[in-house]
Amino acid sequence: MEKPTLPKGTRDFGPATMAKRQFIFDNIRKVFQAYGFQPLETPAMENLSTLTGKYGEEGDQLLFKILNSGDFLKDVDNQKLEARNSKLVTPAISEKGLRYDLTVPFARYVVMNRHEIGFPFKRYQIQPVWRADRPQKGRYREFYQCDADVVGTNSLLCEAEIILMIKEVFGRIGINDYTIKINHRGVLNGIADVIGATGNETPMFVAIDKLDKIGEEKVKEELRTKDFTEKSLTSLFEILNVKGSNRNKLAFLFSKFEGTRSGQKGLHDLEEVFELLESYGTDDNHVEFDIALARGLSYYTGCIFEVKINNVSIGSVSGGGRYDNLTQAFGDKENLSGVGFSFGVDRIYDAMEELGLFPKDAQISSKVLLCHFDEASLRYGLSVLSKLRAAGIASEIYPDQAKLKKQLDFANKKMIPYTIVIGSDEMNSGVLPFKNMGTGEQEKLEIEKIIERIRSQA
RNA sequence: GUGGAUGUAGCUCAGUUGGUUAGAGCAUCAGAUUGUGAUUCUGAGGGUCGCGGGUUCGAGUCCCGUCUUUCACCCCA
Repeated sequence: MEKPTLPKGTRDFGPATMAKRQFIFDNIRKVFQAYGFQPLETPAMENLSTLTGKYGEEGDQLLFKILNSGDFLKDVDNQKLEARNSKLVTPAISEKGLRYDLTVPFARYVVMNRHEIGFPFKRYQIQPVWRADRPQKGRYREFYQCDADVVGTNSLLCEAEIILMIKEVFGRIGINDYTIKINHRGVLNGIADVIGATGNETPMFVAIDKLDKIGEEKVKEELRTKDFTEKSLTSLFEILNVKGSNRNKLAFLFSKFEGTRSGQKGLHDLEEVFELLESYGTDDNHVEFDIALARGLSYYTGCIFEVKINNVSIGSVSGGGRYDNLTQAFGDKENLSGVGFSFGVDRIYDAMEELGLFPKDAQISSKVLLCHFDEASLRYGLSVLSKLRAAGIASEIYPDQAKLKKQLDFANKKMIPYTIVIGSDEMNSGVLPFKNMGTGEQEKLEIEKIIERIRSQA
């Protein structure tokens, strides 16, 4: 008999892990709802036609494809089969795939349900996504995203509120040392214009995004192989090396971007986002205008975000941005603008674990375990159990006849904080030994008193 | 997709230039203790050394393949 294993890059989550994960999920959900977002769920699988072409060529390769049902090879063209080229055969044998993110299924949903959606439409979605990637630290093949998107408005309030929500979620779960990086596609295009790299943007974006990781020299090296001139590299780094406050960077770039329309647009957007934050009564703490931030899916057109937790070896834990043309990909005639972002719970979990930020009492368990000596005391215990549960106190009774030691060990293992041992004395008197497993103290009380005691501590 | 590391008890890991019956801690179970655990003591169970092949008188140890996990690159939450 072979030992069972899990598919590469997937994990089980036991009770201890789930308690911590739910702590994160609960807080994200509360914040999303507090900002007026409504829940949405979409199927794990989508038609491949909805998924392909939305994430670039790399993304298409990372899609998990689902084999058609039935005798899926029967009608496949012989020539295609003999060519032994999977790209030719795939469309014939697979028409469904697992979702790669939540944004594209959301756009599909919006296009399909336009008649009943009121705009601007704000939805949140917390579901797993799948990527056929090679797993490594902080990277899984199945992981959860928590998306909040607004579609149908160009207002930069949305961008500002994204920053507010990130701050609020991190505040709630106890992460204090983090950076929200913000940039704008227009700024990136502006840079390309100014240094004379128009039409050659993509290699530039890919290279400068790695700046803080590999350094200036390596970025230059990479760009030289892409035929960037020394002159363009000099003016590029004149821009990228601007230091100082967000305001200073904006002012510097305004002077640089006088001739570029998209650059000016980007700067004005960013400026307004910072001003809005002030009107909300907050500041740009944790927020950094990062001119080199170029990461993000190909469909972003406006502001782009990325959040990093400082001093951990985990990549970004959240990202997002504005996309103007997403619904057009599904044949939408109108130009619906959307903006959204996503928390990566699995990475947030890894980071919090690394930093030791989880509260100790995150375990989900019963408050009370009832112990007993025989059939009669077990029966008596059931009535006590019902009273505890009716009072809203999570509780359970040891289901088998067992030595008291075993029953108390069980309580310890499950981190149940209180026990009540029931025997013939207790059945006669109705006075029960209420024991605190942490301190070892025990008090003889009637059940009503015990309930009061537990409630007063919760 | 490219390159490196890894795999020994349920868990974390020892295991010498290849040499007899593969060890420890933790965990589990039983007892010391007929109604009070988490600290103590005693004992017990638990392994096709990832899988397949090869070299050798002999392989946990060396070689090849394969799978797993993991790290980096590409890309990304």
